[in-house]
This record gives sequence, C-alpha cells and structure tokens, in this order.
Amino acid sequence: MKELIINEIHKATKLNKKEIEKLIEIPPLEKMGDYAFPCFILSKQFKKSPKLIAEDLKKKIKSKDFEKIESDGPYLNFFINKKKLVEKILKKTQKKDFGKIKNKNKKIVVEFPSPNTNKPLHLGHLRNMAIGESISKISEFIDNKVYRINLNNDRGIHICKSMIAYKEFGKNKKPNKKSDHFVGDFYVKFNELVKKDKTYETKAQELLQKWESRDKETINLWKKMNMWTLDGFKETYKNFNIKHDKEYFESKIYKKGKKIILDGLKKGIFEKKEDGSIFVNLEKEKLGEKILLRKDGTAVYITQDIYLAKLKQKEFKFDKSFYVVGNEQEYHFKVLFSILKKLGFNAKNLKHISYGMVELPEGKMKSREGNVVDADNLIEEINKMAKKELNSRIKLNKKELESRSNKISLAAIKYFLLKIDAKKNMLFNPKESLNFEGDTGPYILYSYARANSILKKIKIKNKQIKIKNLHPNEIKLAKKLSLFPEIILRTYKDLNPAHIANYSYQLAQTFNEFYHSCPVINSENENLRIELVKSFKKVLKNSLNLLGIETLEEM
RNA sequence: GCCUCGGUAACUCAGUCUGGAUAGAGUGUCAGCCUUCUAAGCUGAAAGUCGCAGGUUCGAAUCCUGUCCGGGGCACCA
Repeated sequence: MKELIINEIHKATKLNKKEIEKLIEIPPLEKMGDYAFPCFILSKQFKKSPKLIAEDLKKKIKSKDFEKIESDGPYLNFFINKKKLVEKILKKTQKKDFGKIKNKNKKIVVEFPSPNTNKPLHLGHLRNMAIGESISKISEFIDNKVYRINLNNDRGIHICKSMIAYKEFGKNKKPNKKSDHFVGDFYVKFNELVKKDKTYETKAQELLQKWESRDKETINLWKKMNMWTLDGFKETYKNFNIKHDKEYFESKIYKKGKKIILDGLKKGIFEKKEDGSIFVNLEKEKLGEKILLRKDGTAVYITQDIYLAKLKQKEFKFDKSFYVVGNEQEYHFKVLFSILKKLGFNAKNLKHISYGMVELPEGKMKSREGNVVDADNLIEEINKMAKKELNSRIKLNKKELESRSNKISLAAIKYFLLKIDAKKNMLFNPKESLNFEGDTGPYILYSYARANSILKKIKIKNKQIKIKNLHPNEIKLAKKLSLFPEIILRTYKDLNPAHIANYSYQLAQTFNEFYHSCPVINSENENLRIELVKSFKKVLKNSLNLLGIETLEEM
C-alpha cells in the first residue's frame, strides 16, 4: 500500500523514492486518512505554498487503488481500501512466523542477576531478572540460541559480615525460616553492631584474611551459609520462572586472569608501576588508569571479569554476550570492554544492558538497613491479592486457584517492572504500585481471557469471510495488530522490553474497545470478527511471552 | 570538578532514536453504562508554561548550545 503511494508521489514530483518514504507518515486522527504526505519540503522547489502544492498533487494523482485522496492544508492524505487492508493484515498476522526476524542464528549469552550471597533477593533483583529473562526471550524469538548464566558473588567482605554476626549470635542455629532470609538477617544485624562498635569492621577484615588463607573453620562456615543463601535463591528463581543454563561462582574464578594480565604486559598492552602493580592506561578512551594486578600480584574484581569473558567465549562460543547489570556499573563495563578490546576481543559483541534503580517513596533501598522490598515477600503478597480477587468472583478448586493466582501475580509484577524504560530509575510505591486495574499485567491477561471466552462459544461455521460494513474499532484493532513486527525490531535494536510492554497494553486496550463496540457472535461480520479475535490472541500471547508472562485462558 | 541518565497533567509513565496536523495513557476525582461474548471492562468530563533560556527550521516535547534541579558513577571495593 505504501509502495503505491510512494510511486504516485514520485511520478508527480520527481522526488526520490527513499526520501518520499521517509516523509510519509501516519496521521494523528483516523478521519485524516491512513497515510499522509507533508508537502512543506516541495514549497521551495515549486515556489508555492505547501497548501497549494497539496491541492495540485491531489489533482495529479488519480489512482483507482485508493478510496480517496484529500488535501488538508499542507498535507496530502491517502485513504486506502479498508476491506482490502483488513484482509491483508489478517493474512499476515496468522502466519506462523509473524513478527519474526529470521536467520540470525547467533549464540547469545545473557548474564543475570548475579547476586551477592549474603542476603535474600530484593525488588531490584526482580527488575534485573524480568529484564534479563525478557531480553533472553526476545533473542530467542529472533531465532538465536540463548544461554542464561548467573555469576554468584559469593566471596568478599560483604559475605564475611553476615558470617561475623552469625558467629556472634547464631549459636550454630539452623535456619528457622527461608534460608536466604535467615542469612540476610545476620547481615542486617552486623550493620547494627558496627554502628555501636567500629571494631566489627576490623573483625570482618580479619575474617576475610582467614578465608583467603583457607582457614578450615572459616571455610566450613562460609560453605554452610552460602549453601543456605543459594538454596533460597533457587526457590525464588523457581517462583519467578527463571532458569539458568550455567552458574558461575566468584570464589572459583576470582584469582584467575593473572596469566592474561601478565601476557598483556609482555605484549606491551599493559604497564608496570614502580611499586610492581600492573595497570592499563585508558587515558585515550577518557577512562583514566585502571589497576589490574595489585603490587602483591593479586587480582582485583575486574581481573576476574576479564577472565570470565574469555571463559564464556570458550565455553559457549558466543556471538554476543549481554550483561544485565545496574547502571551504577556503567563505568566498570566501559573499562572492561576497553581492556578486552585491547586484548583482541571483539568488544562490539559485548553489551552492558544497564537498568536504573528501583526507588521507594522514602528514597533508595538499602539492604544494609533492611529497608528493602523483599522479592519473596512481594511475590507472596501479590499472590494473596490475586487470590482474594479470584475468590470474590468465582469458585475454584485449590489447584486451579493456585495456578491462576500464580500467573496473575507474576504478570502483575513483571509487567510493572518492564513497562518502564529500562534505563530509567523507577518508583515503587507499595501502597499503589501494584493494583490490577488500568495499565497493569492483569488487565492485559483479562483481555486475553475475554478473547478466549468468545472463541469458546462460537460454533464452527464456514470460514469464508464476507466483510460488510467495517466498524472503526475493527480497523483500529487490525492496524494495531499489524504493528507487532516493527515493535519487535525496535525492541531488539534498543534491547528494551518496555516497547513490547507498552505495545501489549495498547493492543489489549484496543481489543477491549473492539469488544464493547463489536459483538462477535451472531453479528453481521461474525466470521471476520472471529478471525480478528484469533489474531489478537496470537499476537498478544507472543508479546506477553516475550515479557516472560504466561497467559490464562480463563480468569 | 569531570562523565552519565532523568525532569511531560495532582501522582506514575508513553511519546524524543527518525522534527510535522489538536502532546497521549493509567491512577486518583467527577458523571454515565451490567436480563446481550467475563464490569480486572467501556464511554465522557475536569486536569499540561513538555524544568528554564537561547539557537537551527516553513515547523521543536523531539535536534544544537547554555543553564537549573534530581539520581548514579569517577577505588590496588565488589
């Protein structure tokens, strides 16, 4: 359709086709037509006002392929045959691979959420996981092979802090609650202790040294507490529907990478200071100098990340590697990628998927002080809300209630976390953030269930579609459906799931308008509407799937 | 100080990449709609100096410059 318009304008104006394509736009209002060509650009060439040009063009272009062409001020508006359009869209949307971008066939590693193992996961991790999972799903949709991996930050001073508090107050107790929460309580406890008595800071440092010298008692406690935390994480991942293909542990790799640095030194990529420490000069990249090996020869954090990048390359032979990590580490990744580039790595294939913090009305979340929105508690709370809603409308057996409330609550949380542009900080107001009405996950699920409900009630009839008069909301729905591929393209380009989230909502909203204005069963356009509903279900299910959200046939 | 990301309705956010017609949603407020496919819904109303000031352009929320406010970063921490 668009090609036709381009050709006609080309014939009439001699503008080159690519330029015309760029100029053509979709008018803001339905009554202004389906496509518009703004004529401002021609006013110099023809030495006439754009308004007159639009009128002239209208006379010149007389194509039977359009319903009508109108000049509206400086715009030339094209009205295309709606019946043909809707038929075309239906055909397209019902193809199996609608929206897919094929033959990419790349291997992609996605790393998330890489938690510290001294406290349970919080809302920030949920945002991380929602984004990580969605990016993975989108990559898979583009026909890539995706490996989800996780790097556990299971050593270091923060771990020792929880350990100190446990030694002091734990009395060798075993967890009497979800085990990662049990460990996290000691982390909070430590920070209370340190406020009163600064020597605890030193004690933690000493414990870290003991740990590094492989002191048996320390290692055993560390193993025990880490296991508790990791067990807890496993349960949270499961509840949030996250699975990893591989887990890495910082404790196993933190000393590695030394050889890479020494080789780099030999090749002159890195430099040595007088005190013996090795650093990289990134002044050219405006990133300053970065130490890679301490003067005593030990590795720093970035050293292991250099090693891990190489290890991942060896193990997965990836074409692309995504790091889903908060925006406070943007500098770290800039430095990391620059170093890897110097080492001959194809750094273009590495990408930090940066996202903003989740803030509370009172400000930043602080695990240290315990004022965080805990991941498990939140999931449970929202689940309760969903159950209450369900119980108020319908009687269900326990299993079905569990299954539905589970999907609804996860949809609510994931949609809430994904609908906001990943790079932006977002606000979580516990009192009002997660309701089930309006721009929410449950609203979208509801529209899907309604669509299903229609299809359940139809009797099978002849499939031939005869379109009588089209209702504006039928056209609107069809047009919205047809946008799916470009949304996918944009999402993949920006690696930002928010585009799909917003599209899903708009699609659901458009469907609900259609639902109210266009009864399906026994209507004049019944067969057409059935096909529209089918397409809607298909496209919405795909969209939600890309957000890691499961649909419900009934709600 | 330097780097970076934000600032759009009372609140939470789209729209900025790729400039275009009357700047859109949701929440909240107010007013309607359930003997008809699920009211977690729909319709309507009120609500906006698009932080501010310049510039580019026929045209700027969108591009450029400056500036103010807020977040984050600039470790031989992780």
